[in-house]
Amino acid sequence: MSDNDSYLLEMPGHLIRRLQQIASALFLEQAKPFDFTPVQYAALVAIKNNPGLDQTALCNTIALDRSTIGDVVGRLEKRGLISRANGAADRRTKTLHITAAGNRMIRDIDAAVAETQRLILAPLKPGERTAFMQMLKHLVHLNNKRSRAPLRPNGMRATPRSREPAPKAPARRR
Amino acid sequence: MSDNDSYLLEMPGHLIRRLQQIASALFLEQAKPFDFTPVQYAALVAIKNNPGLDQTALCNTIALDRSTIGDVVGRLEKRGLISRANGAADRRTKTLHITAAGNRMIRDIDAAVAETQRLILAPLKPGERTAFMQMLKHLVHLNNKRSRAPLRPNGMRATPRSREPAPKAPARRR
DNA sequence: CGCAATTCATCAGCATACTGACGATATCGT
DNA sequence: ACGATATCGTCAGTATGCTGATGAATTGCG
Repeated sequence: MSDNDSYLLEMPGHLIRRLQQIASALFLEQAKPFDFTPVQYAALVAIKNNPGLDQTALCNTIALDRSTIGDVVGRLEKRGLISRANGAADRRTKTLHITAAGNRMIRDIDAAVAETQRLILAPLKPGERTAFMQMLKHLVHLNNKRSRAPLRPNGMRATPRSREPAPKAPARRR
Repeated sequence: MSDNDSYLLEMPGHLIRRLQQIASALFLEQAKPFDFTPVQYAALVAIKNNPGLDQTALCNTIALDRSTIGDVVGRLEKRGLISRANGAADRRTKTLHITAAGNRMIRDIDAAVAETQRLILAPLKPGERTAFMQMLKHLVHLNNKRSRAPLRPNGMRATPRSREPAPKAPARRR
């Protein structure tokens, strides 16, 4: 490895990619007995917290692309952790509900998830951890709309019930 | 989105996944005219800095799994940015070299890459940026061996030329 | 030298992720 | 009510990224 590489290896983008690799690997390792991924966990918890939400709303909650969520909830459904039903009010949607097995999964995997979060930040001194999390939140929230799947708080429904002049929710015309 | 979601949304693992999404989206946006990805950029720069290295060495340099690098260098080769040749000393290996077109690509895309790095950290105050990068480096380096593709500095070659008692490089026996 | 162990590149399989497009459905403005 | 427009879930295509396995080649050690 050449010394010139240090320029590359210290770029924010590269380090962020590495940290994501590491965080993901730690989760997979801790959650090994449950055969569960970070995204599946996020989706399952969001469905538990928001019973009956549809897939697009789920995407807005955990910041995932709409075209990706289909596979994820498909896997959760196949394992019996959630149920999927056609929306009553809007027949385009699929509404999602957690099952008893899903609730058990969340309860059983809890310790592994907590341990994962601890391990990720373990190399930092306690005081640094808070500062790091603050900056992380700041970076994510302020850069939110940069990604295709920005996190959309409640009011910003893509199909607004209100009369706002077409919220500038990503006009996905390309 | 339920208030209960904030617990999920503030987990280190989740925020790191989001930040990686954002950083990647920013890169793709800035590098749009070049149709280039962060990983392709990292690979190309590493090959430029280390002419003749083989694919596994490249993986160790930019921290990518060996089973992933084949596709990446394949795409670079198809575009004429690098050349791939059978290793002379070790006929199992493929040695990698950058081409004139590859050098042009690195030069042309430089401003877009720099702008990407600037945008990622833009929401932070200047003083915070340094602190964040310090902690980021710290987290990545200390957690390095946690991922399947840990970054391996020069001396730790998987096939050591030296006589060290079998470096504890991840004994990948499963 | 000779053989067990290791490493190289690659493969199939799986999971995440985004772009751009589609038919079905819903909503908005008139 | 009705047409323009937007959204929902999905799909094909592409790219990253990991696990576990394989055949070919190399190395370590006796």
